[in-house]
Amino acid sequence: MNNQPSVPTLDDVARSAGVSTATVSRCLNSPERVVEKTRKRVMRAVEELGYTPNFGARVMAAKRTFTIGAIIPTMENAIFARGLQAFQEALHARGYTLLVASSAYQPKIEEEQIKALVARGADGLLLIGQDRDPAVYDYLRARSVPVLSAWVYMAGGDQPTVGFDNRRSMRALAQQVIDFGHRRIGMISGITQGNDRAAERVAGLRDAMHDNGLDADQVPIIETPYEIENGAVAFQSLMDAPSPPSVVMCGNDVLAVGALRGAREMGLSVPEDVSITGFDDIELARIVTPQITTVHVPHREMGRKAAEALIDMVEKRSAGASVELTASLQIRDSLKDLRAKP
Amino acid sequence: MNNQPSVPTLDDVARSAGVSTATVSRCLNSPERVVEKTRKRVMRAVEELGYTPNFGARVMAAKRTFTIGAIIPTMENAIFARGLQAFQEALHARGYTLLVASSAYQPKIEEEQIKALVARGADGLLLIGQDRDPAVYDYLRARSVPVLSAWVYMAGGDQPTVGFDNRRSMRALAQQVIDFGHRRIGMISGITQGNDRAAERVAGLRDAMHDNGLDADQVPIIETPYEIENGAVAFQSLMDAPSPPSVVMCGNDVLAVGALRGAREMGLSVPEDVSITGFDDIELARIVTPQITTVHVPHREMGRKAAEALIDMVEKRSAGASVELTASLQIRDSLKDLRAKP
DNA sequence: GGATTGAATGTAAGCGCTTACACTAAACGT
DNA sequence: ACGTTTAGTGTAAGCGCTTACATTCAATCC
Repeated sequence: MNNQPSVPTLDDVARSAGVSTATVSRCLNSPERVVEKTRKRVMRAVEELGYTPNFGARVMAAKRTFTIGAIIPTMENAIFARGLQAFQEALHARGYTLLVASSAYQPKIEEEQIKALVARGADGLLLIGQDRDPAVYDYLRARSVPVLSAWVYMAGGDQPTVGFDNRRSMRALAQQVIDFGHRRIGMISGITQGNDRAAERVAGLRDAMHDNGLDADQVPIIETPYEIENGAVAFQSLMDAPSPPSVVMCGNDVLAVGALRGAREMGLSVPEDVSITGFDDIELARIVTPQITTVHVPHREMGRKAAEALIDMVEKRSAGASVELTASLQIRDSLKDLRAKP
Repeated sequence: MNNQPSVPTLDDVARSAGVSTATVSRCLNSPERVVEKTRKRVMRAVEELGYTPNFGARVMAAKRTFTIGAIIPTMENAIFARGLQAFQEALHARGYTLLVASSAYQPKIEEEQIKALVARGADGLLLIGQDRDPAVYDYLRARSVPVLSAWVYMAGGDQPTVGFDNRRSMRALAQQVIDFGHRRIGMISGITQGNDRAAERVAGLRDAMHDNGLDADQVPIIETPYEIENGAVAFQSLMDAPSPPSVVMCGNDVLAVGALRGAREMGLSVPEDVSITGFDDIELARIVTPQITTVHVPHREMGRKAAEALIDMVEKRSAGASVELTASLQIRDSLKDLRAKP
């Protein structure tokens, strides 16, 4: 007796329905090409046997998987969660399955994951940001796997992008901060190495300083991985300086929340003693007290548009067009207007 | 001229290295069985051609993928993030790749995702909770795909579990609440339908009421999806009752944070006017003010242990043993001790 | 009524890989 | 010196599916 629970194959279905494997395959993939009577018989056999197509075999024969892969730097905090959820929903609506992997912000791991996903037959890939080893893009091109970069917008590049201009957005926020009368500005940034979003945000702050005739080079900037605790530590070291900043601008909301905690631990109150700003406008920013002034990123819209663009690339084999979204300022309590009368 | 960038295959490598495909395959899968000289030659050819094995073909021929699938209810909030991250790290260390999909708490979608992952050759599956259509387990058994349920611990069941006893944990928390002198208890729970964790937590509260001779049936319980906004709404409707509770126990931290916001909007201060408790001890719980009293779940340990157990099942084809972890109380500011002198 | 057409179905050739088995030649034992 | 072993490699049979092409047969046309 064979107790290996053996999985039914196309052959089994064909035999049980009394047709050829080709007919079964057609029933499943282009039902309109087979006459109703046969189709019903086949479908019944499929039901009875509990048949599910073998994916590997299908991929090998058909070269299409209806699978999209996404690699995000981290799942630990909510930065990418909302956008990814929207991305997934949009894909699902179009009949695609999303597979997610995370890279822990490490290029090496990201490359591994890219290969894993491509090997598994991903029809297209969503990556975060654009700044990576050109060899990666060569690899993808050689296999003609479409890639889309999200969370950034870069018009000129080789790769299509769906996102917003990180630099311009941070510049706008910084302009607002300066308009509010702040001159001593400090920054806590994510690690800029290999992270174009982080780098652009720093550049945006520098731009704004220039625009207002301030010396961008003397802004104290601390780079640290995106984690709350790191934000707290960086904040305290910024505030320990001889002439501490009146505002600490953070590379994202996670760091800003950390900064807020740091302030509390030091007994400083926000925004009375020091202002704090964030970036991304994730839920966190409105949960803490005071609520954090930040740049609102249209996460859901970005996810949705990215899905559309990527499917377009996959199905039409087109080069793909970049989509620019607008990120807007969200002025909340954590930023003090120094010009206002008390 | 052929401008289809054609992907190199095993054959190409074999030809280029002047060996047979079998040798190339062996170089890749069990290098010790090939003499060094040949191996080097082959590896060079692999490098030069930029060869990556075709996954579908490999699966079909070898029936192993070194891929583990996980399906979590949601990526939108951080409930599963930390545990999943640890799970992924542990898998990675053992040479496995993790593929994640989310079900939006919908059994139908979960089933689809399970099929998608199995079809894609997942060697094993991690699911959250245990409460699902038996047909799902039959399907998995028929294909001999090992499944492990996490975030719950149930000794008796058919499936191995790695997690903690949700019911007992909530009972302990409720006991503490009662010991602090609270008698009018309200609860905001997640949707218990199809979510055993949520159901067990409610049961745990009931247990504690019983233990203390209180009437469990008159506890007002509102069920609502795990979202901050829902927590706020539910809280307000609980507090609008003629004799509002002195403590609102929430099914998780997300709802608790929502409740906190609800309180703030109503002008109630926590814990002076009303106490709030959560569950899970995600980062959120310590970020808000006041910090939330909750049940600490050892997420990372759970992820790690789950990875070990699942790999064990996959490799040894064993039935898999359940692992029970301990969840501990985290008493923080959001819970007031009514016995304490002011 | 026979030729033509076209819809429905069948036949069979791969897709790229792994691996049981076959083969070769060098190393060993007696 | 000659069988026997063994390590290294090659041969070829699938794995389960899709699809180009072949076949069948009934409907249609002149």
